[in-house]
Amino acid sequence: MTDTSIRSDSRERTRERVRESQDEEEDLVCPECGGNLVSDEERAETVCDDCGLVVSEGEIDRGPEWRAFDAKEKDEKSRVGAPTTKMMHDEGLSTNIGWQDKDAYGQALSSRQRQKMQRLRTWNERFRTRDSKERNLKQALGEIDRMASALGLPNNVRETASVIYRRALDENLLPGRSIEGVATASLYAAARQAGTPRSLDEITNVSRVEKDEIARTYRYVVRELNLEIQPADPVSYVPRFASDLNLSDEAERRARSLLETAKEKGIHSGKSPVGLAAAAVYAAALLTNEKVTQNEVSEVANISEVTIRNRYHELLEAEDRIQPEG
DNA sequence: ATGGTTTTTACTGCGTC
DNA sequence: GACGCGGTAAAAACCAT
Repeated sequence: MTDTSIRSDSRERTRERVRESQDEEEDLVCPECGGNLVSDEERAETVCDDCGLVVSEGEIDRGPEWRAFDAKEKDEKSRVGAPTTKMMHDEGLSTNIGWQDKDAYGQALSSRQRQKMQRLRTWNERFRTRDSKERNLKQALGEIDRMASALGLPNNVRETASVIYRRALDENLLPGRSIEGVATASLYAAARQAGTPRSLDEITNVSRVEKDEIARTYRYVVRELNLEIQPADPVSYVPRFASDLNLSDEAERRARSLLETAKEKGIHSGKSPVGLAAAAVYAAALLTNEKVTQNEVSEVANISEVTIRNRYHELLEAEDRIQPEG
């Protein structure tokens, strides 16, 4: 390689001269009309100012920007390494540090050197895991996006979910847990935080992970990240149920107020928010004379009819006690 | 693991269309 | 008779301890 590289240096030099003069944009004249040549950097062209002749276009100098006069100098100045390969996730660009404490000639390293190499291995490993985190993140974010659109969740929820996932990743919560599990848990948490909760069942439907695992992972993530997530507000389910059942705005309004008074009376404690919301929607439909069966409500809310019955009695009772005139 | 609470399942009876 | 509704008991699920 020494011969060719030295020989090519002369070419290199002339090319560089040309480039220098072009860069400075001086003393260049159009071969056709003798007008000024202007370089259009945006299009990588050199054009004549007067006649519009394109002297050169798409020119990219692929040579090195430095000159070397012998092989040693070339080695020193060259900053490129081994060819890349698609067979490795990082195209073979990440650093590998051998585990033997030997130098390039097979000699054993001094203890001082050994310690140094050990430290380097440690750090190299840290950077490598950072890389792997990036890949995890990419997959997880794709998964979050998929599930979010399946559930019709807005963008801000997706972003919140991404943030949660990132934090989980940073806190090393991933080992021992599946990416998809944590991604799902993040989305579940984000949806609740954003006030547009989806029930665990709904989440499970679009996730590739079992319900149990989601619940477990969710609890874990919430605990480890100290996420503050209040029990879901029943009211936040109302709009969705109401629209799924084609109820009037009036009914929806009454459902809300029903839940409000229930809240004041402290009826809802330990009861499932979904059940409460479903019961409120059902009760509101009754009050506004809109036909909805318990069965229909139980369908859209994924709650049993029995629960609806129990809850909506309590709701109406609470309402009556505050406003005896119904 | 356990016990207490809530939800679900399954079944029944009643009234209406 | 099918359907909507209410109630009940037992099973299952959930949650904190």
